[in-house]
Amino acid sequence: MAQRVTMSDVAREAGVSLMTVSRVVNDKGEISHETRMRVQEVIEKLGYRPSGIARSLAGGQTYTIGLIVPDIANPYFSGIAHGVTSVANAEGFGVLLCDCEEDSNRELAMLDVLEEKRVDGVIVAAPRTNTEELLPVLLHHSNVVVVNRLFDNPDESIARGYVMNDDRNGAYNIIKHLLNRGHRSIGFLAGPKTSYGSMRRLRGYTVALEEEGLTYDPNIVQYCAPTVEGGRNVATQLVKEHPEITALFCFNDLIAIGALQGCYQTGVKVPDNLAIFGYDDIPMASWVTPSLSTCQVNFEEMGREATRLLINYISDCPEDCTNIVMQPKLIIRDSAP
Amino acid sequence: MAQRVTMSDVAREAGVSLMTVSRVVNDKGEISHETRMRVQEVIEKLGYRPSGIARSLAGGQTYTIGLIVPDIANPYFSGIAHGVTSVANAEGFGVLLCDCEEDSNRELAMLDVLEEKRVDGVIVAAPRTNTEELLPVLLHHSNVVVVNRLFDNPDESIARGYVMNDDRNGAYNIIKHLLNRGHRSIGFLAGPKTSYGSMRRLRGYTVALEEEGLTYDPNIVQYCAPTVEGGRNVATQLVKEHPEITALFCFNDLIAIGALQGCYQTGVKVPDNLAIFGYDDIPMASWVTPSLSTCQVNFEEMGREATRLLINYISDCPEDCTNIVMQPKLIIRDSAP
DNA sequence: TATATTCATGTTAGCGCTAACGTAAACGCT
DNA sequence: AGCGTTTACGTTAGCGCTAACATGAATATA
Repeated sequence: MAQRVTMSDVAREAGVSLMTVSRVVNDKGEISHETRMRVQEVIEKLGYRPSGIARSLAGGQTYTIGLIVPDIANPYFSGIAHGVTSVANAEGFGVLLCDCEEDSNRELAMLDVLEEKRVDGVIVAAPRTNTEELLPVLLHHSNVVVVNRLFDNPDESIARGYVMNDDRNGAYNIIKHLLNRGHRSIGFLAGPKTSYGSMRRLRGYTVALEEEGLTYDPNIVQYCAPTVEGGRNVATQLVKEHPEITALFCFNDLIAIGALQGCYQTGVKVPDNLAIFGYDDIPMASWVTPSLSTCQVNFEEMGREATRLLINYISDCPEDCTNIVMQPKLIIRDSAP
Repeated sequence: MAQRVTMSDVAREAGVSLMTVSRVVNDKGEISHETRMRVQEVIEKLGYRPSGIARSLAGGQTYTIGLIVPDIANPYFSGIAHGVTSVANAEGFGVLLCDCEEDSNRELAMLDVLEEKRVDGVIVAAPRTNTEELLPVLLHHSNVVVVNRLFDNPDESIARGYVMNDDRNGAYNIIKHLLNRGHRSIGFLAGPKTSYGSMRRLRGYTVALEEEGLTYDPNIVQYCAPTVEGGRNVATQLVKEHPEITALFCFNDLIAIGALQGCYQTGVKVPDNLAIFGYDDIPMASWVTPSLSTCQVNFEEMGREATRLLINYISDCPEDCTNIVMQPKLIIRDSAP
């Protein structure tokens, strides 16, 4: 890789002008077959690789999008990232990955970095930052798609598009299913209290109960860390304090798996004594014993949809903001038949 | 974001030259306190953001590294990615994520894309492509660090650095542990036959057996898909055909979990009838019942080490190629006490 | 035959920044 | 005073590419 070969090197060697080489490289404009061949030969011979940097500076587009996630090691976000890269690469875009390590300050900092890098657009997955701080920074970018986060003030055109999972409906369907199976006291391990997803699930939970004529009992709704440990601790306690509970709806599969463990340790039989429902359908859900009933969220597809939306905005610049709401799917396994 | 503010806009507004603004922005060279203040004020006022693109073109560095992984949704690689972004961002570098979807052609294509984007360096995690095809493309990049893959021909300076997990030693320690516990017939579910990691584990397996004076029996070594399903199917069959086996060493935790399931279904008691060892220590390993004995590979740390190495190369350009070998740690849980 | 129209190329002027060198004023030293 | 030295800037020439317009030859049209 001695010295970089530039377009002028190729032009000189092929005895044509710079623009002719540019036209061959970009397959643009009219060029005689002969010239094209000759230029292509020289390109091969010299091992010329166009500079995306120079191209971006001259053309005003970087063909790069930014992806901001709270934690790439978290399977939810690596699923989204998988979908994002898949569509982006297919459309000729690169993906700059920003892992914020669950730190709201880094979300803002990364948005800044992406602006300096002049990405063509940004996908923000489940941003933790509050609206007031996030809004002004987000406005620096003209193409933004937000995944799994809605803002308090929907009037403001914060982003060009939103991709959401219909958590409310997912929760609603789970509770409906449990009610149909005769359960009358359904506990809810609600995950982090500040989570928007938790609020949406709670809504579905209460609506389903109300439709059945049951009153919502806040005592059997417990917030907890969205982890196996969180689920194990809180589940055991909740079930002990409220023996009337016959079913448990968990904020996510990890909590549900923790609950499963807690039941195993305390001798509560699942699903006979207690039915357990998770949420998300992570791969593990089908591997635990008993296998976990849950609600399938297609993270990869969310990433794909978000990217399609974003690239649409980048290319066509339509004015209207789009909302994509994805319906989760009930997966009935052994833990809550 | 009406129209982008450029450095000249700032210069004009502040009544100084372009270079003075540049010096303020980069905090370089000598500038009077007064001028710096004035320029900074104008920058604030106009909302000027330097263009990384122009900077890269003029400066010859992009402050971006490429990360190539076979599948970002795979927890091994999202762990590595987490480590990579963590160090890279801290050092002021962006990370261009390339997910090859386990396709060797895409590995080559992505390497090409990264060259066009003029990244300062590339981290290649467990490339699937064979040496002959990979080598020439890799040579286009002057700064390459390879994670978890060694090449047949170590003479060639394929990469600047390597970060490896000592799978051989990990396997060796596992087998030693099982031998010490009195096991004399230890099956090996070896994962994909083409995997370099599998070969390394096999080496450790055979060496440990030989040291104990036992002969290596190829009949109890079975290759299989590195998945739960793969483990379940092959484990059940192997144990049925070879009742003398009292312990099973699995290529990775997923296979081990599959084996665990197979045993549960066929009534084989773990660890009483059969001890099972996994590899990697994915989070799930501690959540299954019985919890899985395994070998801890610190993927995040591997990503961090690789990035430190790469950024060293980018900044200081030392001549010598470095090998970092990371020692895995035996984790004894219930499946093989 | 004169003129419009295509086709295949060349020319020019940047994109927004930095490296490298140039310069004028202020300062210090003998 | 005369000299070098420092300080604080300014100027120039690109980095490698593309958009936009210019040009000249070949072909089609009137």
